[in-house]
Amino acid sequence: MQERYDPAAVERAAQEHWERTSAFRAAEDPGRPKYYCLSMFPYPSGKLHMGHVRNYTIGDVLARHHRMRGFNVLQPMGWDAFGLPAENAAMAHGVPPAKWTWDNIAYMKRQLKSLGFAIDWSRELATCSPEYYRWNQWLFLRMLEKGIAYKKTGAVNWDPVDKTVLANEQVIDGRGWRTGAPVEKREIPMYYLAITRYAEELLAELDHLPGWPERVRTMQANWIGKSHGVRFAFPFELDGRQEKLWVFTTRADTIMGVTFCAVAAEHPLATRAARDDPRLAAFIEECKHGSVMEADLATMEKKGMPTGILVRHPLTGERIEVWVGNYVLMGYGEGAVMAVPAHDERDFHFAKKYGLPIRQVIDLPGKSFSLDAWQEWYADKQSGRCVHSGRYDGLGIEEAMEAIAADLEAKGLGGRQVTWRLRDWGISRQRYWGCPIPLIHCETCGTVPVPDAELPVVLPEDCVPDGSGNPLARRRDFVECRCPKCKAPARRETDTMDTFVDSSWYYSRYACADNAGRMVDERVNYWLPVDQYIGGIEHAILHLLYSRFWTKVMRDLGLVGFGEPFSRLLTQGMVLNEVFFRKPASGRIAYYNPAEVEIRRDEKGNRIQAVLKADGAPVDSGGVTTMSKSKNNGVDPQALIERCGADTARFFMMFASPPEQTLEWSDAGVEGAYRFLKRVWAFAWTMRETVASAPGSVPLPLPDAATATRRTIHFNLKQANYDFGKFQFNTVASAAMKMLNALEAAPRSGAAEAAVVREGLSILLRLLSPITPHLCHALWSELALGGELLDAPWPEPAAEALARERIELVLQINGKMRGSVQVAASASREDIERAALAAEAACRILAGRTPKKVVVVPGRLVNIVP
RNA sequence: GCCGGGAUGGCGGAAUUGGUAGACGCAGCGGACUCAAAAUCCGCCGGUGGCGACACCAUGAGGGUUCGACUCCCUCUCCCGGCACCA
Repeated sequence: MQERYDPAAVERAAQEHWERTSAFRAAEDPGRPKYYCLSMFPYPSGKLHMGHVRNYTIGDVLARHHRMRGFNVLQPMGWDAFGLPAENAAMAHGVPPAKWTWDNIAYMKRQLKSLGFAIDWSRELATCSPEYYRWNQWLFLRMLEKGIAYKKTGAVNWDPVDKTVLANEQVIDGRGWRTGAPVEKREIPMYYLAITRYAEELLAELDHLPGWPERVRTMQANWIGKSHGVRFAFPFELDGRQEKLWVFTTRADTIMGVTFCAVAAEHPLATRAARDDPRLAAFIEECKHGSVMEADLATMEKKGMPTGILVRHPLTGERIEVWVGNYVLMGYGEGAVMAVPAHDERDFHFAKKYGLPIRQVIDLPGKSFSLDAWQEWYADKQSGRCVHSGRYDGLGIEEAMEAIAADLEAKGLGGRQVTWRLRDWGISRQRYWGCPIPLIHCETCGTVPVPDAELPVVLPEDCVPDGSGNPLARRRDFVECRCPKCKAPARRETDTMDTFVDSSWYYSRYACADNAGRMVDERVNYWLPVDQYIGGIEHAILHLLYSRFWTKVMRDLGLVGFGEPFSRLLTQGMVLNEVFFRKPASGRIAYYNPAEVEIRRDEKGNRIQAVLKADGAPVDSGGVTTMSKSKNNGVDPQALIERCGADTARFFMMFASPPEQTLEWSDAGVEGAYRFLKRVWAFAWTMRETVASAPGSVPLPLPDAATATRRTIHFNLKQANYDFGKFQFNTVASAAMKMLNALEAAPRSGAAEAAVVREGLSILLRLLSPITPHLCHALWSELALGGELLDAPWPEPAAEALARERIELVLQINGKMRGSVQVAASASREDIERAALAAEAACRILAGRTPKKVVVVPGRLVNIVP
């Protein structure tokens, strides 16, 4: 054994040992409970970032912990390898996305290996390999057969200069990121997956996922957005025909307050009206500017223009004017809305802006309605009553909705309906670096699926995108093909799939990644569902919802025997860092990495200013945000690993904050982690002979000092085991530190004392081993504490070590801490009360008065209320 | 704008879920060792007042419930995540 802690040597040796013994190779074993521990696979962006280190360390801690608790653990890893950054890299450096991606994978795999994660690498997969994505294509064709996949138009961001579709992140302030041209909305044909068919189940099953964080379930439920309302029509006559304008509302009780209707710019009624009205046509054109992002639509100025078309109110027959509104979405609901300015905030402001009538139809006792300003209660859905509503006057919200829905139904103009906020999943991307959609367009046969036998449709790997559309469309060897039906020359579809398709089922493929003949085989039902899924909170909705949907489709196709893919979910917070920048009067804003910036403080440690180390001049702070390339606020874990080792990086990541919380980076704390590991090593070195000669079990009874040491060890172990259950690894790390503090201070001369130290070290190393496996592996074997640490039994606190005869209770007087009282552990309520009233502080403060009340909390405190 | 979450010393965070606020660590200060420095070790470390015992203030801000509130309720401020083509 070496005296000095040398992380590089320790880690190399441990990793070689695990490699040699195939320690993390997982196999099905019906005799043991299985534990499938999965961290979200990374996008191979180039190198690991701190978020990855955090994510995979959390997963590894859980995997190793469960292994020691006797579970058959599977922890696989792969690559979410398709996506936009590869195309951006291609544009910047002229490298084909395939080469860039595979190079990144090779580098990041080395980095992951150096962190010593207990991963079964034999199951590795990359979504950009044809062996993987052929099953995307295969399942897409099954969905097409079942009508779950279908074609319709959808809106995209269009850059009119580059003549290309832009991703939302490529639209900056409504302009294309490369051209600066104002972005337009375009309707293009796309393929959709009917996730809305599963809306009811996706919502209902959320209640049966107790292992999911409440906040994620709430977010998903709100996203799915089930609402009960009424779909009804405003009849009208146009061009000599009887027509109906359909709308949906959740506030049918306010229907008597409708003063106008609004339709989307793409609505047929708008198109018809614009035919005779050039100003309206121009307005509709204007509505097409801007991005398709909901956040933009929600915050933009609400604008509108009348169409001149009048429709009839379905209940009163009153004439209602139809407007075109830029805030009405064609793809959502009917593309038309009724407007009740008195009871909808958006309609209220719109009506005020354009001088449209506002008619109050709901009243709340004690409130007075005024046209001057919007008040929150106008939209109240609880306790209002109908007014100015004819025969509905006096009805409550629910009664009014019931009556109105019935009347609409009687007239054949509508009725109750359930709607969903959730929209079908558009999977077409006009991009190169993705999974090809396996379809062929034939002039005579139409759109024809590629036959299963011809799968996969392989993506050529040598294209280099240049920002002007999809290079696949220019590849004649890809596009030109024959129609599978009539054998005539035909064109291959060049759109690729959304990368969320790739990540919607990779976790199932890990169970049987070696099966070239089937998407999944029977092993999937051994390993899945995933027992513990770990990933960033930013995936709380989309990725997790799509995966749940995809799983249900696979279940309905008989491919898997489960409907929910992830039994338990841990959503880690993001890793943030401060952003520093300078904005010159002219020219581009410059970002400086926090490593280049020095924080100046006063003698109390309060921050005065931030300066650039290079020139000593101040820089501005842009707050803290997620680490990103564009803001240059990332911290490279590689440097940390090289300087202090993987165990220090892992320990610090776990110690810095609980997993679910956002983590603000600070490199100051790293030193403390490194120092602690060095102390563990040094202590083990000092104790190597003591441990070797110590008895294998602790002789009882122990001398007092040794009893106290042992109690500290077991008490902290109990606390740590409780914290493990809460995924609170920062306090597990604290408990380990407290154990070491106790052991260093412990007596070690006699045989009993040596046995306590030996037991303490054995507990400490096992407790710490999921977090710092290399260090613990080395010390466990050096001290010969028994077999392979990986499979050592997880320690449990001993009842006799925790027991104590006397305990200390907090003494409060009127809720304020005023000292403590010592009582026997078995003391009764009366004993405690007597002891408390006899305490010096109690006598002094009470000064002879009789207390009103004495509150005793067993094992904790006693509160005297004077 | 809408949905979800967060705020505790100079800093990261703890508080057994309504019961000692600040565990553990970082930074800082003082000391030991050293020719010196680094490393290491020991001590102090929320604020105000007091020689001191101690008292008062303090968990983003304001109110409330309770013997007792970081924890529960109401109002507000700021920050973070998501908003369907970033992953």
